[in-house]
Amino acid sequence: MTGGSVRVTIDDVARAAGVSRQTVSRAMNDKGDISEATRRRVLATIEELDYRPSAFARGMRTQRAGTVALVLPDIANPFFPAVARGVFDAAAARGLSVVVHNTDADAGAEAEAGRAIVDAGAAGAIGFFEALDDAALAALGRRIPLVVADRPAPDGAVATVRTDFRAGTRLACGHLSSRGHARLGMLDGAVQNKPERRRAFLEVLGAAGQPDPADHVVAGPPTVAGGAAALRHLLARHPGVTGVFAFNDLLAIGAVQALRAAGRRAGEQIAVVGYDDITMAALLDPPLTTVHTDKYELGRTLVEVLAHRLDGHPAEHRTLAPRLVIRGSA
Amino acid sequence: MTGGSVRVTIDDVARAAGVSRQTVSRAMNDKGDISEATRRRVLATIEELDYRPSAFARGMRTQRAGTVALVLPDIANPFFPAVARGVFDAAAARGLSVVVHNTDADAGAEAEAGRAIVDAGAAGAIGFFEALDDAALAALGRRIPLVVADRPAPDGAVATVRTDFRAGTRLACGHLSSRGHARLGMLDGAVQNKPERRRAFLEVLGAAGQPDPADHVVAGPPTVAGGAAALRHLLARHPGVTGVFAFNDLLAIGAVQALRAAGRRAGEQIAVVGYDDITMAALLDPPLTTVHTDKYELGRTLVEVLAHRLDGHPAEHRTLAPRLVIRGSA
DNA sequence: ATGAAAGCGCTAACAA
DNA sequence: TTGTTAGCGCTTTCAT
Repeated sequence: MTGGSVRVTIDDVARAAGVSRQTVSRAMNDKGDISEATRRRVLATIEELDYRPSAFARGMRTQRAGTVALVLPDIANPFFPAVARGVFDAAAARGLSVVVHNTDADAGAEAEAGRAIVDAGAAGAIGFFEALDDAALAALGRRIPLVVADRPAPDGAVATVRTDFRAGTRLACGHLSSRGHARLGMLDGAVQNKPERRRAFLEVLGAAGQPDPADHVVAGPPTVAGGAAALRHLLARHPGVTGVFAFNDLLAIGAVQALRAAGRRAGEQIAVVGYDDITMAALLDPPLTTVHTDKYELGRTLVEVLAHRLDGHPAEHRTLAPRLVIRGSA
Repeated sequence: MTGGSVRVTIDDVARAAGVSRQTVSRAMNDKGDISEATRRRVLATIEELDYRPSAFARGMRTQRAGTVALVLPDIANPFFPAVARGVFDAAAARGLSVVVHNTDADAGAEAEAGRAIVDAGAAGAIGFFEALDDAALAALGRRIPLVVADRPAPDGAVATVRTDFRAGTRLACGHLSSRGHARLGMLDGAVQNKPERRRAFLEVLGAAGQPDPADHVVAGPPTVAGGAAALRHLLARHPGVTGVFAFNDLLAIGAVQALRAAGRRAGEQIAVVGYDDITMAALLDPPLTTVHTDKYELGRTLVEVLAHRLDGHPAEHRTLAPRLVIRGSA
């Protein structure tokens, strides 16, 4: 009780416990070569003095902070908060803090985020990179343990967690076909490095014998406004389309709205299937039929895979299975 | 080009520029006592070697990282991503990284977040604290520059940014009255430390002469499900209520759904006004009449106020004005 | 205007 | 099993 608000250091603990500071370090970091009795005593002293190790000093030695980075294009896009929630919970459970970098899917911002992450000495990074190329991603993966989401691995050292887009797309298109829609169109998000959904769509349509599938894809920004515009373009070009598959729910919602504005109703004259199953999807009228991906689980898994990597395991590659949720719009 | 991936340190720069390392430090930190010529030369060398100062080493000296913390109850609640977006953008513009702590409005989690923030040596913190009491908040504010959102200042050292709930509530209730709704009820969020909306509601109703206003408030968790349940309770207790004001849009949406399930339609038999104007509000059917608060601007302002504090200015207190957005539900 | 010395708090390597 | 020695890269005195 000598007062003052000076920091309690490892030396204070060592002195109070009657050991060297190395022993304190061993006790708190669960290193071996320490007797159980000493360990207990030191831990008790730490508790008593309310000692908190300096993250800076520790980082200086280890070159690794207790922090992981989360890179995403736009936290305001409803898909990402759900994922982020899973990331936060899983990270907190492991005593890791999460630094979020918002990039707007801009290549410069993604690169800058990578630099900031490395400079900050983050223990690892989780990223939804949409603009950076594989070479840049591989380079980042060499400087720091990295897990990329929803994208093929650019490199053996980079782990991945993906949702099975092909399966999801087949689910969506299969459903539309089974409901009797012979002519399908796709509203694609103008998102680089994400060709899977479009490819799967073309594949399914090709197999089903629909003529000229590629001409039935319209790309636009993956937003509500983008979806409305894309739907108008699609129908202007191909008035016979009655089944619409959207890259994500935001686009699908825009499509439903554009239909309503044109006096048509999704689920009746024309069917719309979204992707992601964001919270909003179930609350709309008509509620949106969509491919559900477990976003919270995706976030959790990203952290789990990163944690394995931090523990020295090789890069894993996991895939999450989507499922179709049939509601009113298709 | 001697190779290796060893870190470029301040000494490397000093050597290359032919100066001492404090001169390098002076140059990069814009301290005085350095000739313009030297400064330029050092900066050029820094550029050339792609030198990035170690955050750890710097933090060790200064006890301050280039990181700010953002504490919020639930990133998956649509209000917060919109605010977070403003925080991220404003922080990035100032070269600050943002560490996000999700608390679920739990007192233990909020306290733990505070501890983690201090331990990490964050430069400052921005928080939506819903469970922590004023004493704990004031204590945190003494250890680190702190800005609290949507809550009265617990202490002279703590800055605040708030939306004017009283004004918003008056707007909402005034609108309901002007539409001829004589009997109003409120769906309150069961959120500690947020009595303003309820208080303003009681005040307005008291002034308008409605009997027993307090009995017309039903509290529940601020979610869609909570809103549906609260609405059923409210109408069971007071079947004569025709105007409903909700603590937030999630509650309001739940209320609209409960009405639909009961064969009634918001905006016709009964009016519902929400609060926040989350993205979803405009997309629903009927679209939600709600009190709009500029969430992005709130985030931006929180960072601005924190930045002023970091620059040594006294704690500020700002208020953002809400406005009513009239749509179909009321 | 510049440089030399000191030390922030911790952990890795080695010695005892 | 424990302690000692060194030093991570930076900024802050203080001297020049």
